[in-house]
Formats: sequence, structure tokens, C-alpha cells
Amino acid sequence: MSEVSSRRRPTLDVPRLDTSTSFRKEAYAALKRAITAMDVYDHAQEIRLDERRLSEGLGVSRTPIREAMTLLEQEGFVRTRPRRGIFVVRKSKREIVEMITVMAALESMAARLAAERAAGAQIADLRRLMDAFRDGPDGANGGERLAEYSDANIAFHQAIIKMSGCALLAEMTENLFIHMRAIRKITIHQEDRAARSITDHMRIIEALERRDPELAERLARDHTLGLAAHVEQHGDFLDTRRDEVTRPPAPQKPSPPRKRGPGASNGAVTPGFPVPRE
Amino acid sequence: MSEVSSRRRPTLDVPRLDTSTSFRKEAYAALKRAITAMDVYDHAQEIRLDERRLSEGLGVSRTPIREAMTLLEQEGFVRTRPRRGIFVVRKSKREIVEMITVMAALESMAARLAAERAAGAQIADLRRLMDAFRDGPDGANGGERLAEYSDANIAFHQAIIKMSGCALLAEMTENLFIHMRAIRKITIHQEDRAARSITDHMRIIEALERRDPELAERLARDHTLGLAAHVEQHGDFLDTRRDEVTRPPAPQKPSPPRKRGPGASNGAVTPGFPVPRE
DNA sequence: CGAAGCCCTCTGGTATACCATATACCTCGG
DNA sequence: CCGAGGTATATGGTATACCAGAGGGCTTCG
Repeated sequence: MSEVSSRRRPTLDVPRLDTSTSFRKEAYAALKRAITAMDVYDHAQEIRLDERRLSEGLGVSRTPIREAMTLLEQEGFVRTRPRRGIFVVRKSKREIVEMITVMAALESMAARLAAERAAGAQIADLRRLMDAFRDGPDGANGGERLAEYSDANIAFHQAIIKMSGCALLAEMTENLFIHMRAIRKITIHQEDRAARSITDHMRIIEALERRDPELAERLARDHTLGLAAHVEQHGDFLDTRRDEVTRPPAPQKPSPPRKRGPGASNGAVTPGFPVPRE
Repeated sequence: MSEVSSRRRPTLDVPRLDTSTSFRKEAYAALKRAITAMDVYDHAQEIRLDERRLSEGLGVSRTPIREAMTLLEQEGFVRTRPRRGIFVVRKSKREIVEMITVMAALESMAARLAAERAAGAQIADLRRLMDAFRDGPDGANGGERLAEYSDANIAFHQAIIKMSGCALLAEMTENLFIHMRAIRKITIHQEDRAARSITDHMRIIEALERRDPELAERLARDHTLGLAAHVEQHGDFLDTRRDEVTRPPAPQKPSPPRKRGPGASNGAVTPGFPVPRE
């Protein structure tokens, strides 16, 4: 990596050149962002990552990539199978329901704490955020509004966590949010979930305003457990879609006996997996 | 070895020669066990780990060690400071209170789920486990009994988690248990916490037996939040003891100018950190 | 005798070479 | 034509060499 040396200026006022970062952390951040952005559940194919290609793409050696992968694997975003490859994980319905359940536990505790000790200003901000959607998610101009609400919805939940003042709650829900984001975008469109969601949120805000920990906790829990139950009932596509892919649809020989060059990839698909170089 | 009977088909029943393991995983397990077993809060000194020495001790190269460290760092057991060393983490009082708070959230959800769907036999087992301590933790023969109860206490909490049937709850509480084990051993000796703990547990068991999710949840939450409040009030030693060490007590030169050989360590103490080779 | 600065070493971060195996292809015997 | 076994290749796992910065000791100069 000669880029490092060229980045250093001769002698001047070099502003403390950031020592807190490292290739490992940057690779981790880049990969996580890429995985997060790609909405895994939209793709039908398995998504495989290749350490060497990624290291080439990011311009660093495999070592930091591997350490980043180690982290991502522990967080449940990828799964590496020795000598097979590294695969982006698609959660099963059951796993997602469990995630939402855990989310409910953490959020309800957060709501309790928020009701006890959040600043009034924070609660007011929260109300302002949600008041925009008071008349329903698709009130003014339909679909666009709904997509917009999907973000506001997540913002609401994250705000509750933050208002609890408990850093660990935020930390532990962070990855759950990422995993659930894709799912939520799907489920929010089904039935009247968006409308129900809004009224639930409003009630939670009211409980916070009244500084009622018990009520806030219960409402937050029931709200999220409701989502869990919804996914439990209507989320079967989460399991089936994967099977479509894992087992090849045809008896394995769709193409003529084309010879494979030595450099050609051995089946890695990585459909549109842009690795941000930054 | 070659005793495969000549009569039967020579299938050679090799037992699947474990491919799931790897130096990385073994190193991770060994280090975690070592850190867990050493009761960090008993040691006054900072505990530093050295990658090279560990790799030598375990008989593998630094690479798997580093990947194991990456995991342990993300789990909050160690903190690596570039060019300084890897240090076993001692949690602050605030962090521990937050951990217990999160624990309360997860346990109360687990209790709710357990009340709804745990098998009757599991609940019966749980009652049997705790009945032994019905007459108080130090009923029969004092201190010994108390230490024994400390384990039973943890077993109780883990049982609740398991009875929820939610694998993710178990996974997310696993490290919290480890972090809290050392603390719990300390706090359980203070005041009447042990006695109160037992009556709390009994009430929780009763709620489970009555299949009352709301009550079980509330009791579990209040029980663990009580521990959080207790640590909040009486856990100041957690913060102070670390400061004693981080900042040297004297103006930096307590000892005579003893020469340090070139091979000698540069301050790593690693007091009694036996690395199990297994 | 004391303080400032050079230098040595220790240590985590990174790059790279090598290893072992899971797969796919290919060859060959039936 | 088909299947079994050899073989090439790709790919994660491991070992190792090197880098650069942080600290402390030692030297040197006042």
C-alpha cells in the first residue's frame, strides 16, 4: 500500500492524521454498509462474497477483510463455509420472529426508561416527528407517503431507544434494526399495518407525555409483539424463497458444455454488490 | 485402529473427523474460558495480553489469535489499543447497571414466553431446583450454602431464558451472564439480597405455574431491576478500584532504578493468566 | 546532577505466501 | 452411454515477514 505514504505531507501542519481508524474498521464499515444497502431479501440468488476479490476491490490485503468478515459473521450478516465461500445470510421466518421478539423486549424497557427520565424536549420532538402522519400514512399522496413513513417508523423506534439513555440498549438493537429494516419495508405494505402502527405510536407518545412507565412499556411491547405475530402469520415467503434458489430449478445442465477458463469464477454471483471504495 | 472386523463390511467407522473446528474457534474458546475463569474484578492490576506470547502458548500463529481477539473485543471482553497492548476489560458501574437493565428486559420477556409456552415438566424442574433453598440461602450450613446458591441463582435465570424457547434470547444473554457472574458473586453477599432473591424466584415460579404471563413478566423484570438498583447504590467500588491502578499511586518512581534486561517485558503483568493448551 | 533528546525494543496492523480441501471437470473402463 | 476415480482450480485457513508508532532507557549536554 503505497497510498499511505503518499498521503503524508512533507512536514506541514498535518492535522493529527486519524489514528483511530484502521483498514479493518473501514473494511468492516464498508462491507456492512454494502450488505445493508442491498436489501438481501429482494434478491433471489444466493449472494457470495470472495475475500480476494473484495480485497482487490477495496485495495487492501485479505487480512483486514478477514477480520471484518469475522465480525460480520458474529453479527449474523454473513456465514462463511470453509472452502465454499462467504455467503450473505438470509434469515428464516423463525429467526426474524425471534429478532422482533427480542426487539419488543428491549423497546419496552426503553419505553419504560424513557417515560421515567427522558427530557420533555425529546418527547416533544418525537411527537412532532409523528404528527406529520397523524391522518394516516397514505393520507395526502399515497405510495410516496408510505415509503416516507417507513423511514419515520424506524426513526420513531430508534428515538425511543435513544430516549432511554441506555447506551447498551442502543448498541444491542442496532443490528436488529438493520436486519429488520428490509422486512419492515415489506410488511408495512401489507393490510392496514401502517395505519395501526401510527395509532400505536401515538398512544406510546401519550404515555410518555403522561410519564407513565408501566403504560409506555406495555404499549411498546404489544406494538412490537404485534409485528412479530404478523410476521409469524404472513411471513412464510421468507422461508420459501430461499429454497427456490438453493436447489437448482433444472437438472443442472442448462447450457452447452462450454469450457471454463482457468481464471473464470466458479459460480460466484455477487449480483450488484458494489463495494464502496471511498 | 485397524481392528475393523473382517466379517462385516469393511466400512471403517471413522467418527467423522471434526471439520467444524479451527484454530480460530479453539483459540477463541480457550481465551474466553480463561478470561471468564479469572474473575477480573478480583485483580487490582490491569491485565494485558500479548498476541505473540499467546500464540506461542497455544502453539498456533498470531493469525487465529487475532481473529479470536477481534471477536472478544466486539463482545466487550478485551480492548486492544494499537501499539500498547490488549487489555482485559473491567466494566464500569454504569456499564454494569446497563447490562443488568438489558438483562431485565430480556428476562422479563423470557418469563412471559415461558409462562405461555414452557412445558409443565420444565416448570416442575425449575421448582425442584429452587426448593432446595426454600428456607433461605444460609439455612443449614451458612457460607458454603451461600456459594452454592450463587450458582443455583444463575441456573435459575438461565432456565427461565431457556424455557422461553427463543434461541436468540439465550444467545443475547449469554455474554451478559458471563459479565455479570463475577459481579453477582460479590453482590449476593451484601445485605439480604440472597434471601430476597429466593422469595422473588419463588414468586416467579408460582406465576409460571399459574400460566400468568403478565405477572411472570412483571416479577422477573422487577427482580432484576432490583439488582440493577442495588448495584447502582452500592457498586461504587467497581469504578474506584480501576482508577487506583490506571493512575500510578506515586509520582512514577516508586522503585529503585532496577535495570531491565532487553528480553524482559515492558510492563505486561498478566498475573496468573494460564492459557489452557488442551 | 538534571533534563532533553536519541535510539532500541516491543507490539499491534498489514501484506503475502503457502496449505488443505470442496467442487467441477475430465478421462477411462465397463 | 454411464459411472468411478483422478486432477485442476478456487477459496478459506494459517503462518510469517515486515511496518510504524509508542515508551522507556540511556546518552549527552547544560
